[in-house]
Amino acid sequence: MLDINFIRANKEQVEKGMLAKGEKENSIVAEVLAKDEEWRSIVHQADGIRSESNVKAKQIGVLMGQGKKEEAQAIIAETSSLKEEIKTLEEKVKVIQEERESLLLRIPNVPHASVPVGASENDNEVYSTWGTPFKDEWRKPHWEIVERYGWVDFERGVKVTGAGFPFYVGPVAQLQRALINYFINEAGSVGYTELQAPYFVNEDSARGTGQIPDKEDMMYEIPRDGFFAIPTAEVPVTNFHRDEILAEQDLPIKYVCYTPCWRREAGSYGKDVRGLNRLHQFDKVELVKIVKPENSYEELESLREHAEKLLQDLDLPYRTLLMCTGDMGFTQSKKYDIEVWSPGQQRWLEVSSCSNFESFQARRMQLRYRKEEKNTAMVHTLNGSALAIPRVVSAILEAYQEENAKVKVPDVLKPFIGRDYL
RNA sequence: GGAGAGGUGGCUGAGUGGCUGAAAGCGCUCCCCUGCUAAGGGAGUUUAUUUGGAAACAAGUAACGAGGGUUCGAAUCCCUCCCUCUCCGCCA
Repeated sequence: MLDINFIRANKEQVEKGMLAKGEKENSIVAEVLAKDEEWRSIVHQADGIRSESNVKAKQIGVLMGQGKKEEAQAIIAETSSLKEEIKTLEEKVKVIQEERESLLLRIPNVPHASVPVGASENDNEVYSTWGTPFKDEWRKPHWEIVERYGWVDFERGVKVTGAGFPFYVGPVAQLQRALINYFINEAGSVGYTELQAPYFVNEDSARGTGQIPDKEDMMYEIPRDGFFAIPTAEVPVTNFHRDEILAEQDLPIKYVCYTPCWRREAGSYGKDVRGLNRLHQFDKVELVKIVKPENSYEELESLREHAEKLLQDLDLPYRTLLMCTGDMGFTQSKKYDIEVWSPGQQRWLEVSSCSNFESFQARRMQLRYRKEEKNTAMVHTLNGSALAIPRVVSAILEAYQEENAKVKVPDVLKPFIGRDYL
């Protein structure tokens, strides 16, 4: 959610940003400003009448105390019309405020000046590449490798739950656990505090990070208890400090959190969902940063660099994309995607997405920090995957397989797995 | 799941209808005094929002778990929900 005052002061920028993000039209910006005018004028009116009524109530109190009942009665008679006016205005305020709020929630975050303008994924900029995408005729896609050894059991996953909920068996289960541990350790070594988070959140939390009202279709719901299964650890972790005022000296706050992630992924098909490419449940290690506004773009770079380093250490070629305005999402102001090279499929797989939300999430969550002595200001929030596990597993299986079909263990994972081959 | 007790400011904790946005204490900030230290004195110390103002600030409104109700007036009375604690039951 953007600040209404920011919108008022930067109307054109917000309107331009909306179109750049691929919204069909932007009249909503003018609408919300008009609604805000209306809201303010009615609030002003209502406050004035309340003030009058408060004064009278006090007078009545004093008169009653002095035993002057008749005089008090006279004033009480005067208040009845005020009471009605207040009630009418309050109802109006409530309605208008809700309308203003829902308009405000539909305005996307403004892209940062450094973000390339574009309409679709074709307009994303290749920010950097590391390593060389390689091709060998004998390399198999990961689904053939796991099938040969029985390392991932898709069929029984379907039986037990449904498509997209596989079992991992033996070495691949071990490999995933090793990756999780490795990623958490790496984050811990550069100052991220490890968090274990709830896997279900309530509606307020889903709203806080922007999954509601925009993307509820991506989440599994437990309506009986009013819960949502988390689509990413970003949701519980960013909401950890919701409605708080943090001390300036505590910033930046950095968390690393491993969780499974649940996504309905309605409408996916074809090669995108083959094997481990797209699942309804997958494991991910997530990084979340809560920072001072003036640092947030530096913090975004260091977040990206941290995620990239993990792939370098695994010796997996990757490329980093700077997402264009049209492909970066509603809540982000700048976003990088990191894609690992999948040599068995001859394609790039997204394994991380590092975003700066500026104060967009913070405002929705009322997450502030105390500046200097008095003032409070919204923090900036960022997050990034470091990394999504199954796609890294795909890349490892495909890149570390040998012609004899054996799969080597990456050096950095050997301490966790304890042998040279899976 | 059953029974009972509670939810007040950064913390502890008063407050059962009116002058209480909230006593008192602790903590914190600033000032004064004492050569340091200890002790003492004074002032300040929630948040959101509206109006005015360049700002400092001033004034108004709202908020005592959340939402609704009663009343001229609610932290205080009533209803619903949420949460915490104690006991019982169940349980990894």
